[in-house]
Amino acid sequence: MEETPARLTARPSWLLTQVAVHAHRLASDSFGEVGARGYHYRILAALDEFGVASQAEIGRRCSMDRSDVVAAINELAAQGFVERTPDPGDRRRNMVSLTKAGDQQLRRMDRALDKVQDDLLGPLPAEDRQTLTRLLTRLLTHHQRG
Amino acid sequence: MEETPARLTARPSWLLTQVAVHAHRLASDSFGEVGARGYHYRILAALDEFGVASQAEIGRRCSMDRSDVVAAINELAAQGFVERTPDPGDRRRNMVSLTKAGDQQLRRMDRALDKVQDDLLGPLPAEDRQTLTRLLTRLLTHHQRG
DNA sequence: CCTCTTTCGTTGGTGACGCCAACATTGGTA
DNA sequence: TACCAATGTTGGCGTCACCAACGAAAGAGG
Repeated sequence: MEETPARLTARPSWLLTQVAVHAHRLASDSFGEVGARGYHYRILAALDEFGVASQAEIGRRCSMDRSDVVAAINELAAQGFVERTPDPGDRRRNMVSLTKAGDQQLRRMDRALDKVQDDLLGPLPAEDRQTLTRLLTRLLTHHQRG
Repeated sequence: MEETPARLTARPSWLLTQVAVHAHRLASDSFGEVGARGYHYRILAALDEFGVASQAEIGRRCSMDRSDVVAAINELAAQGFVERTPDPGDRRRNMVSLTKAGDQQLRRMDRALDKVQDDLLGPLPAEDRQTLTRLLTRLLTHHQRG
């Protein structure tokens, strides 16, 4: 690998986006092995943690656009991992629920993702991992408001 | 904003990719104001720091695919920011060089990017910024080999 | 010298994500 | 009742990362 311009390596935005590229590739490869993508994991995770929800709620919780939620849920429903039921109390909404198969798929992806964290954080000792997590969490919560 | 699944917020890969989304948006918006994209900045930076180079070299230095270098240099050349000259010593290669206008464009993007860093790191004190940079650098160099 | 492999530029795709505009349906509100 | 807001859906776009294939040219090994 040839030398990278210092203008890039000196900037946090570059480091962040480039490390994110590796993180995304690792996660993407793992998800691919079970025929899924990142969007699918987000939705399954939200359903498991908060229970039945409308598509709009899911989108807000997972930082996804409404239209992307539609597509991802179409795919999840086609695989039998979620079910779409019209909400009797509000006929605009769909109530999306997790199926048993969906729960199993979520667990598979959980295991895959745990390995990804180790690959991603590779050389970092536990203390540094904690520090990194803390700093990133602070940044993320900051940017989710302003 | 509704609550995000703990399965996501607890994982470094999620934090990293999500913060990277914000970083990318900030940079992308700034670059857009001068009619450019991230790929353009990478190339201009490499040319400024290492001088004339072939497209393949540029790609390796900036972590870009050869085909993406072609497209980006087409655009930069159309705007007069770089020049493509056949290499007399190796007729497969193009020698890409930075023009005066390209140098000015690079400086514009530099200033824009500096503001981005501040927006991105917002709430972090200088010490934490340094720590974050150090940790991310370690991760990036690690993943650029294995 | 003649193969075989490698590199280079180029073309033409693909996929994941993030995002936006528009529309009809339905709820809530003034 | 009239107006505004939210929902699901369709269709599209931009950025970035990546891949396969090709011809031209260079390099390596016989």
